[in-house]
Amino acid sequence: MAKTVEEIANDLNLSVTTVRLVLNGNASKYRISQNTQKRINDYTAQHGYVLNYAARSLKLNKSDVLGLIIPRLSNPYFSLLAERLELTCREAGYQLITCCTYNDPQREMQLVSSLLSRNVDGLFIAPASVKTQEHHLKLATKPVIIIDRDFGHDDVSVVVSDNALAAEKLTTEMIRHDPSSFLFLAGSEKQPSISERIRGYRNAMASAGLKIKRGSLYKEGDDSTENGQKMMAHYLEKNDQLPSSLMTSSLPLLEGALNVISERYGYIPADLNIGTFDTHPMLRFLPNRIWTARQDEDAIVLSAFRAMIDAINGQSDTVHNIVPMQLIQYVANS
Amino acid sequence: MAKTVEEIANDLNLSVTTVRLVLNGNASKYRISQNTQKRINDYTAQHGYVLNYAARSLKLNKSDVLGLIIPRLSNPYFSLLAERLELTCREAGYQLITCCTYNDPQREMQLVSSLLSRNVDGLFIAPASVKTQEHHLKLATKPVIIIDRDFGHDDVSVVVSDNALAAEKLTTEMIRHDPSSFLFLAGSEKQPSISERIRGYRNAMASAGLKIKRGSLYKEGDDSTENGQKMMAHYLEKNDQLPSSLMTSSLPLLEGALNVISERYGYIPADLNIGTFDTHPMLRFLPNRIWTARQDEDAIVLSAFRAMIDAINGQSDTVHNIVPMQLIQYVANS
DNA sequence: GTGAAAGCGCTAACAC
DNA sequence: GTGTTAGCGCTTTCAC
Repeated sequence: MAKTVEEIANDLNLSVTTVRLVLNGNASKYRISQNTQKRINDYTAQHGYVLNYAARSLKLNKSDVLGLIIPRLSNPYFSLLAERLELTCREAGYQLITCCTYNDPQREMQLVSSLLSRNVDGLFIAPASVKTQEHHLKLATKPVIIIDRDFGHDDVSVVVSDNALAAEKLTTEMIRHDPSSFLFLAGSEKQPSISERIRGYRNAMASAGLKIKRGSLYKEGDDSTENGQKMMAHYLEKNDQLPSSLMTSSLPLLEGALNVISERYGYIPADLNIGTFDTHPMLRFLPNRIWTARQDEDAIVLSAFRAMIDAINGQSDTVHNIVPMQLIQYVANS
Repeated sequence: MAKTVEEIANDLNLSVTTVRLVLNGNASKYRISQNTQKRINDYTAQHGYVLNYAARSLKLNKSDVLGLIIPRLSNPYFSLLAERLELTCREAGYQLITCCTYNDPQREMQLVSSLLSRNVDGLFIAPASVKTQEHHLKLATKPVIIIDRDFGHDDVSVVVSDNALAAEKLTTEMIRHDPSSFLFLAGSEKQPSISERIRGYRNAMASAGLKIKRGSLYKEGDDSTENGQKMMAHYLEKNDQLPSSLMTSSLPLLEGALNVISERYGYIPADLNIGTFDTHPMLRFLPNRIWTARQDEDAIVLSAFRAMIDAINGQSDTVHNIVPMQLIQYVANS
């Protein structure tokens, strides 16, 4: 089935050059005769021809493949991001390969090596730590664009959301609605977008003249459902009742927290105010008042992809792009 | 940076064979001298070596890459499936490339060609229609495993859930709880897993001696949020009130329907019984009584992957695997 | 308008 | 224990 250029040339008594010229659409440019063109087209119509990218890639030392390395696809923010990025890449003739680290630095490094040896033309990475990021930058012979978390290196291109500002606005809105008691469950501060969100939270509380009570700000572990469960369970051990406002630094953490709450109470108390980041279609169906700071996936994808293309083309001034988030409120007027 | 085997061999005054033997861990097998091994290992430790997969793939006519073609990643069922499949593939030494069709048959066919020319060793596909499936099978020179939808060809391996049975059980449970009025929003019957679900629904209604009222069973369009909105809006135009039980054939349809309901009423009436397929962590937090027939992603992935490996190894008896679903109920005891 | 040939980096078969 | 070599399918340069 899969004929090669040479086979076609032999079968048709032509040279590979001639065949390639028409296969690549340069027939008219090099004035290949109509007859020859027709013979070739007829042949491929009948026998089919698929370009062998391995050979092309070997010769040209580029693969038209880009890699995306993220924590998990089951985080709706990342699955949306992956979807959009794949589309954008495809439209520009690139194939995207998406891989998940499951928050495992070891796996993250393996993935980078693996994709590199697969000859990707560039990598988008949401790195687990400064250390892994440095590892990647040292290893990579191709452009790397860091997304989602800014570890403050300026020798690499970074695209992130304006986490601190968004967190501040989010918190301010929630305080305005009900300042009585807050609980903020966050992942580890070592993850810069988290620490930024915590910073924004602190700013807002300070501006409002509110103290952050002991045991009302958790910042440990990763961005997983399990960790959300753990932190919420711990809070409920120490406290008799729920806070009036619950904030989480990510959707998985919120899921975990709500898991524990709904198990404890049998349902989610509708008067619990909820604040979080990113969104999922289901979120707005909760009876609660919900604020969420939504990252602009489209803008992030666009910015990151442009940075990538520029880097591939050698305009490798590193880019530091901070994309504004949007504050959304869901209210059920029951 | 990226040294080739030949460069290493030259620099060390060895032959490529010798270098390869130790690089591939066959040193002891061929009794390469300790000294030579050390020299090579030291060299690569210092200069690094990354296998060039393009060259390997060209030579061996295999890439250790598998392709997954699905409608969308933003459907939580598929993002979970993709996550699991990627893990399984990686553990077996395969790289997975996941692509989305956005329910566009044209794009689906392009994707197949594109992945084929990237020399994937096999394809997992959830095809849009019989036609596209036939197209793929004709084109593909590598194994194809069909997932999620069974168009009834027995010359291809298929792994699907037991949609009809699960739908029947689901409906029966919902009838038992409240038989008063049903609305079932489904995608197009041309999609076999949907038609199976409708069949199960019909069976259950018949067994319970219930008639399916005119305008209470929608089966048109695709499996998208937008389509769910459209169908629900249409229903509310024709009917003054909500049904007592709402079923949808997929999560995106449910999201769409709930969108319309929450816009119309300002909230989701808690006494609306909901039945659907697949699940999302957020689902259980709705105040409603919810039944869902959950597909067993792990079992599906395992079965599909095994079928793939068998096919790659030439044991190409086609497999027809039907994986049982699990019925889950979420109840808020408010 | 068309053709010939080198070479990308790897593997496998065969030498010695 | 180690070395030589052909060739996978493509692109590019040069030739006629």
